Amino acid sequence: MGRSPVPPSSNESNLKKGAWTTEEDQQLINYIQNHGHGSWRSLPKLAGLNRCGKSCRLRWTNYLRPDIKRGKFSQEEENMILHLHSILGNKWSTIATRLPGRTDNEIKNYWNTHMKKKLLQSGIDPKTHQPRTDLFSCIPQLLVLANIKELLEHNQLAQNLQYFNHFLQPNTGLSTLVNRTSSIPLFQEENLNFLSEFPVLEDDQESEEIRQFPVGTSNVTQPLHQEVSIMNLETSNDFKHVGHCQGQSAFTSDVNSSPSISAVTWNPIPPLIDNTTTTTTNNSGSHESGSTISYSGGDGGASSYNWPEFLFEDSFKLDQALLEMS
DNA sequence: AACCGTATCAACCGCCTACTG
DNA sequence: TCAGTAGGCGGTTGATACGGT
Repeated sequence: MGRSPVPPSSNESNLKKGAWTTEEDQQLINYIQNHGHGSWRSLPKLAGLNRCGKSCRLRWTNYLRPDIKRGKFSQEEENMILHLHSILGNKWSTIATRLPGRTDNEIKNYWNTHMKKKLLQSGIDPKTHQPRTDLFSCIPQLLVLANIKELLEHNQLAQNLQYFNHFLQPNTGLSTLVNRTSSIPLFQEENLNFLSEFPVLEDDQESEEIRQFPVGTSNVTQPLHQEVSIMNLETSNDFKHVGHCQGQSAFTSDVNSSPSISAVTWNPIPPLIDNTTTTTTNNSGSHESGSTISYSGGDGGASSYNWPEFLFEDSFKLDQALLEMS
């Protein structure tokens, strides 16, 4: 398919490559403003440029065109790129048509240097836009499990886990949820056999330590070897602070589509980097509009990163379901 | 000040597709 | 139908900027 690459002629091999000078830019601008670009192949000769037509076209479309927007991408543009990429994949030119003033090259660069990284850090595969399932993405979970095991061995969280185990007993809210969801590998009872050696406490046997455990404080960026706030499970209102849940389905073109709760994967361990400062429910349990996650960028101060609403819909629905059950 | 590692992005390369004769 | 061509696209590279030590 397609033509095979044409070897450069002696003339073409003498053509200049690399960065454009301001003089060359001005020559190209002047020519196109006066004559239009016409045939790109013949343009360089007509414009007096020692460049190939392809290079001229690229310089014009990606840099010199007067309608190009410069500067940082706005939040709306980021959201649009994320959404379109989830539908179109790496169709940069198609994505660029929906972002006036932005070139495909610019969007591609922005994706590769900023957005891809952020998705990876939040445990989302930038290709599929779904939670990562490869071994590396499981490392945080494995580390936390190792941490739990270590804590168990030192008997520091024994009582907390007793309480946690209680939650998994039949007819408790969490066990009901477990039965209703299809993919909860870390919460399934067979994976929690190590808990069974602890007797189940009665409700009124909660330790003072459990009662006094601070609820609602969330700081998942702390090192994984610090304590895991399992006791935040104490109330359903705070359930969301312990882990995160993500939709199984790929994003659809319909931003407003709402996957059912059966499509939700509950992941008890927070993402590797997730400075979740968002509050999706207020004290009365009602949903607040707008979902903002702030990420501490590696390149300086914390940068606020707003994700589209549909990224949080499953989480929101799970919160609601838990409220209903409680 | 010098060095080094990382991030950024303009530019290039090779391939593909649409068009034309 | 086919071969040649131009334009376009996505992946990759490399020069430069920047920040940390």
